[in-house]
Amino acid sequence: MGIIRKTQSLAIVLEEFEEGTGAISAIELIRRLNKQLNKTTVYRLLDKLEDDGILHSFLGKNGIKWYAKCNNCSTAGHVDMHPHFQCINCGKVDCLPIDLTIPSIPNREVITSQILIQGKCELCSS
Amino acid sequence: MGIIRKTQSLAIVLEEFEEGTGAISAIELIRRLNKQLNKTTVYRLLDKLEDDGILHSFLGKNGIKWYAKCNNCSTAGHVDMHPHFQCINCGKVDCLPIDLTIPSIPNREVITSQILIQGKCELCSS
DNA sequence: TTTATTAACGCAACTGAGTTGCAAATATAA
DNA sequence: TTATATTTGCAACTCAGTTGCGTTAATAAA
Repeated sequence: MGIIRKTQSLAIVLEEFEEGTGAISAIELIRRLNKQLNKTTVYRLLDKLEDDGILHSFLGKNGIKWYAKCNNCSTAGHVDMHPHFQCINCGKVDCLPIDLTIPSIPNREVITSQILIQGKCELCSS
Repeated sequence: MGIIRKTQSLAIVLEEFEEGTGAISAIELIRRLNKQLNKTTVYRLLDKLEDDGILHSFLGKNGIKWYAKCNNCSTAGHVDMHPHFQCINCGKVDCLPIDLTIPSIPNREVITSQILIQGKCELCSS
């Protein structure tokens, strides 16, 4: 079940994803909006936006959940199987527009994959 | 700081990793050994064994921590940058003896990567 | 072998991300 | 404008993992 009503809370959350290409962790979003929205509301909206193919989620370092805008997803399924890059210095996370093909594996049926690359981003490596 | 003393607890934990090639999640290990060891002890031993290059850890579905035996690691660093496979049906996790090379990424310094492939294992796909 | 030292252990209490139940608020339909 | 049902806020909860501290036990010293 995805988004049904266009609420004020929805607009506030969506606005955070409007600008920039980076991902935002759920806790960071909750911290940013803590004056305006309850954390439960934020978690629920993120869930729904993922259901609707507007955002996709993945796990960063320490199993923290991150969200970013989708490019070609639908409610039928997330096709954004791209890798994510997390800077070990500043913690920033980005989606990498790279197609990293997973080879077929003997005796196993590959369905999806999560690739988290860690290193230093442009600002932190110079 | 790694293992210094050869304790009874250490032997119990190591025994669990002796047979089989699969990985074990920290919580599963704690559940298995709950009559013999305290969960804090298990977590601390796993930490130390990872420091010593005997085990390596990674995050599975839901950000749960898994551990498996290392092949060529040392205290200097974990070289086991292989992908891991988790069965979405039975939950079992294995290390894949595959070298999945991460391409270099413009403007970023790649240090490490975590690849979790999800699908159906041999038993669950038939 | 006995004693001293200190790493390792068990316990309880804590942390922090994420979840749930329910009453109140509010977006949409009638 | 009223009815309805979704959405929200709150508080309390769950669960993996951590921390502090007093006790136990492995190793070193005597």
